[in-house]
Amino acid sequence: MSSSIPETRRKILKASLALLEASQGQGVRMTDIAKKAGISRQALYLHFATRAELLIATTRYLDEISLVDERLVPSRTATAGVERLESFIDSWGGYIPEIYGIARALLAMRDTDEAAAVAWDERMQAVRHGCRAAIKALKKGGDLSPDYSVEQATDVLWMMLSVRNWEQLTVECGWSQKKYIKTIKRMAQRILLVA
Amino acid sequence: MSSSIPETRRKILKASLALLEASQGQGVRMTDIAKKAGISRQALYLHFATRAELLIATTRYLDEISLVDERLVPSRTATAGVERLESFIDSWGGYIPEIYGIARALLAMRDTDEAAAVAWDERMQAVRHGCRAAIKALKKGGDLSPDYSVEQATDVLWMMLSVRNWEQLTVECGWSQKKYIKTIKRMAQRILLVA
DNA sequence: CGTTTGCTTGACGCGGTGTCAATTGACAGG
DNA sequence: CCTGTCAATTGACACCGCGTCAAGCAAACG
Repeated sequence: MSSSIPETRRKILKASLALLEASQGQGVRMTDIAKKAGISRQALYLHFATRAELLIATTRYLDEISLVDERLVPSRTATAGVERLESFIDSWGGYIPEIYGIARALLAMRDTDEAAAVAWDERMQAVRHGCRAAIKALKKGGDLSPDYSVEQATDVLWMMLSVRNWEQLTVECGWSQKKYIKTIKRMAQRILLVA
Repeated sequence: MSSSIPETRRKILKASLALLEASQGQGVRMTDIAKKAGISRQALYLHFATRAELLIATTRYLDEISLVDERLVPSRTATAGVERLESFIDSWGGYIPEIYGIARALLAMRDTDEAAAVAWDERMQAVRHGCRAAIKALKKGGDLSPDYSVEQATDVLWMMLSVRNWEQLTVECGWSQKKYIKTIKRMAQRILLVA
């Protein structure tokens, strides 16, 4: 599978991913990645023009090996709106811890690197679309609170499910992943569902 | 008032604050601050050992001139729990746009500089204490949902009121400040109040 | 056999932070 | 008036991390 990625490039991505996960995305330099991949620092630049480009490629690589799309299937095939909302929160919420390292690195570059900002925003827009679909399903089933338009409800759900919020609750407040999922689900329901 | 701060130091803080606000905390270098303050870059280091230290001092300076404490008085003197919650959201939520520039700069340093991380965390703990007090007032009035312990409810409210969430809703989703406040209030009530 | 391809080594430039040394100018006190 | 001292200045420099460049080397391929 996907042997289309040349050997060395693959090694680099693997090393990059490993380091970003291990260090939670902090202080990973080009030098470190090269060392871990077992090649010279300069060889990195034969495959990726800039650090930002490498980070972006790393996220795509992670997507590929962790099969994001497949994970969202249950959410898309869920019948009832409320069920679908829960399923979406399960899928995305469960995915966050896996992408956290690379997400943080990308997020940090967002301030300084245009390409990184675009890459991050694209990914977040994808999540937003998921939120939107879930909200629309709610609305269709008559479950969406009349307090919100679809757009507004989407923004709210999107905010709830942000990586930063996951970070705050789990990393800073020490919540378990289970507690995080459970509470976010309850919050989403209380906020979004018709009374 | 507070003429205790020496002349030059004051000029530096003022310049720093102005630049951070103007640029939303992005790409403000020591050189820029020095130029704006009308002194040499090196003179900056006569007053602040590091960039992090200067940023931290700038936040304290901002606190001082914007009278944070006074603003929280209505929240503390509010009688009913629900009223107090609303008042707290008004105060803190209204303060965020003013600190946003410096907050972003500090938040960016958080990843690399220990002192900046501590400074930021201290400030956020202060907000958390405010959340906690509001939650306790709710509980006392019997308005807090039985779904949450005081700690858990505090974490939730704290998350809702994070600078990152404000950023996402206003800057990224384009919400007005008014809409932000209104929606956060409604969300907080639906989540936290007894059904 | 040569050429191309992928990688290596080593050096260098750039931007930004932080440091150091020598100098200047003002102001205060004996 | 001389002498300190203090705040600020100028100019040079080191460090770190990213990105670039040139030359060389070794294996693969026609």
